[in-house]
Amino acid sequence: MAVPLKVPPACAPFADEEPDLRPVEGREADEELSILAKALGHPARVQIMRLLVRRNACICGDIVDELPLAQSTVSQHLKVLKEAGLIRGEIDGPRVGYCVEPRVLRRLKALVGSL
Amino acid sequence: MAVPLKVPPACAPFADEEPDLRPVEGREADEELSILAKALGHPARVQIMRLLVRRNACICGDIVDELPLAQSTVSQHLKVLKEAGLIRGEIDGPRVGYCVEPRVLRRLKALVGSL
DNA sequence: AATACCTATCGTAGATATACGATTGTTTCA
DNA sequence: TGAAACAATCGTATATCTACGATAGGTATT
Repeated sequence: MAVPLKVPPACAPFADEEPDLRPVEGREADEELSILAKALGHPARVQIMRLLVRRNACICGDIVDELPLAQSTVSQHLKVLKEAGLIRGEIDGPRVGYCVEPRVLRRLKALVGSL
Repeated sequence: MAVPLKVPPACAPFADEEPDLRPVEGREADEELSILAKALGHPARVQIMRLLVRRNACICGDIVDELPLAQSTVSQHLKVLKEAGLIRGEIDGPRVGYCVEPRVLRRLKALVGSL
């Protein structure tokens, strides 16, 4: 228990410019792209992604306020984005702060760019 | 019936490098991105897109041969991509030649890139 | 400890998507 | 004209998605 393994401050996506070595084509890449695209396949989820990209991070409640949807519905959309890997949620006291997963977003751009 | 209005040769996407002036953000852009993403939200459709990009054009039958799906199912996937605007189908005698719609594909890349 | 606040999950109803076989409608070839 | 070839559409069964209200669970505040 020497070094406490300092965790970076929640949603500060520490400059991870490590290149993604996985191929952008082939069966696995196709599957991956379809999963990511499907997650973006709803206007509310695109809107959420934009909110998170703009503010770099966002409290769940803020997102609910911005969208014309019930809280439970927004929570469901957040879950879809989270399961696709596009966002991450960090418990911060009584609330949950969401932020984009830069690696995955970059991966998505690479996959789309390969078309 | 004077000038026969020469149609360009089927799927030769004549160098249309005209820039797309529509914004990449806002309600309309979000809706557009979600529609395009949804169309790519299935591995078979990603595979179809790749086939079309590679060969620049493709006969429907060829696509059926490449995918482990029934002819009717492939036809349905083609319809989804067509309705999203990502591909175009041109009747060529008894068969139908498909090709990507470069403008829309570029638009998709721009929208994803804006995230 | 009790309350208030915030978010996730459950249950559910209606809509949409996915897959297939069968059928229909063209177009070409014999 | 008839037959063969190709692709779209129809009909259908199953599965997934979408939306909501209601409920549960966890954290701060009183």
